[in-house]
Amino acid sequence: MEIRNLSKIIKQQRIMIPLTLQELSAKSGVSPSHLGRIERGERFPSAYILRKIASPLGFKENELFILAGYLSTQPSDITEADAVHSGGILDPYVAKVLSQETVEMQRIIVGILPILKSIARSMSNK
Amino acid sequence: MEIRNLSKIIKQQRIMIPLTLQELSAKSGVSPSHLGRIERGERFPSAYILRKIASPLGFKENELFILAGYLSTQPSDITEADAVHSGGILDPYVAKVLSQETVEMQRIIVGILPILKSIARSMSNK
DNA sequence: ATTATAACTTGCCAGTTGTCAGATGTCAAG
DNA sequence: CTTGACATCTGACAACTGGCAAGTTATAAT
Repeated sequence: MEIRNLSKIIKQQRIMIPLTLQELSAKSGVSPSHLGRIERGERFPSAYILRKIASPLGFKENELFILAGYLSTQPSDITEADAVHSGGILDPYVAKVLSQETVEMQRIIVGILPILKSIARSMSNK
Repeated sequence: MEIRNLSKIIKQQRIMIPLTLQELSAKSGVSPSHLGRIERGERFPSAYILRKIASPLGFKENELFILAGYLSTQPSDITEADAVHSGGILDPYVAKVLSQETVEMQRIIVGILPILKSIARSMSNK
């Protein structure tokens, strides 16, 4: 039901600006024929296409993604602060040291946790 | 260059949790074979798929979208926590996992870092 | 009316995605 | 060594996306 709307909203917005399909095509780099099909619901725009047409139509990227059902209505960012609220405390010193590493490295380090726990389990089970 | 990373990050995260392809498949509703191909870079995940696997992997939705290049970098503001750690970001998932451990355990985990680096150095000095 | 031109539509096809079913690899138990 | 059970990979296929080129339908101007 949101999806039917998407095509209408895109068309409405284009007409209102106003732009022709060719003009929108020129600004977005998406072929006019494809844009036309999207507007009349014959094709569903991929994320790639949505990203291209968002700005020329005056949308924020997120808005179109939500309308398309690619993102849920609330971004619901889990920030570090939120994480702390939902669980225990994150030691500031620990946070500082870790934040100086790449995210990849951070994950590797944290990945050691389940390993340690698994070892602990097998030791106590004996 | 971000795109090569995506497959690696997804695999890393799955292994780290840890989950098998089948388990992730069960939680996300994406076929195991497809997940496997995504992880080894043979297929590129659509937005539809990213949305499905984000939560089971502990990612916020837009995080994966950004990594996939479907969204440009955060339009939203920088968190105060990030500002404090002048320099790097602390991955939210990492923060969440760590904050559920005791501070003592957090410090132990971070303490492993210099050890690993020392080992890595001696390996590259070959 | 008749061209001319701009706007949109349709036919077709190459390239991808995601699924199912079956093959392959792996490892512990008998 | 063989069996059974997992986990992962491969082959084949239907469905879909998006572009190009040719077709149709307005809209204007003479």
